[in-house]
Amino acid sequence: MYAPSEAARRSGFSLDTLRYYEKIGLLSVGRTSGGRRVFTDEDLGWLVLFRCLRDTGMPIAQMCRYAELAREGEHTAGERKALLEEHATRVEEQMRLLQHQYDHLREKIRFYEGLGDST
Amino acid sequence: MYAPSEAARRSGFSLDTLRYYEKIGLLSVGRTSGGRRVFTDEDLGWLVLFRCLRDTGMPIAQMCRYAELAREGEHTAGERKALLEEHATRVEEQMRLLQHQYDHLREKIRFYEGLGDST
DNA sequence: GCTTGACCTGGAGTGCGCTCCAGGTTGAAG
DNA sequence: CTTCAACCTGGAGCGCACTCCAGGTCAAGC
Repeated sequence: MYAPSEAARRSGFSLDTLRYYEKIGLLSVGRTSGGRRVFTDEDLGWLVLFRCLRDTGMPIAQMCRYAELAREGEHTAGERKALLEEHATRVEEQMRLLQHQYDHLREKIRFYEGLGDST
Repeated sequence: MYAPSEAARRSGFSLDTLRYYEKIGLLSVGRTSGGRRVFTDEDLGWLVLFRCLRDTGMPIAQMCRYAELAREGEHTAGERKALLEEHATRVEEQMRLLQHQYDHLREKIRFYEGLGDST
């Protein structure tokens, strides 16, 4: 059981972002009698996943879709897996593009090693 | 010498984006007597560079800085090179993070292979 | 000469993902 | 019991990188 600030510290998301994620229905966290949020280890697990998906460029709408499916129960496991696999494929493409452009960049830097060109 | 639509086609940027880049001073292209833009091969070269930098996540403000330095002449070559090297370093970090989160993602998918977990 | 499609400008609007704020509440420490 | 930092809510605002629009201009082909 973690207080909001602790959840923020552990997940790397800001308090505002955690509140935002709850507001849009991505996350649903428990409350104390007084109305304060209480994060469980399971919530933290979700945050780790969201960080993974966010860092790999998944749009929030798709994360919402995934979370919604998970809430619907075990029978959506196939669809959830498919969603992740499609995403993984896009990430692979992203990695290839990034590597390709990185190579370009390094080549450009090598031009400066010998002598600058005009661009 | 290329018309705007041809420059868009070759660079992969939209016409609006090309106009936008000019408006913010990132690019400066010639005109016909009638006021239409004319893109040279050198302009296209810049666009290739901008695509590389954009695809690797450089903010536009930094591209502007680079372009400005280039306009100032040969004596800024060192600073330009440093700018690109710093960027390349950030790209390397980005690639490491992406690879790391991709591995997470693949592991998550493997969970679904055996049987779904709840997240 | 006329048509028509590509082009021009300035400026407003969009989508995303937060981030900030005002004004009020809670609860642990002293 | 008091204090005060951490928390709450709804809603406005922001930064980025475009994208779209209205209303007008240019020039190649018929």
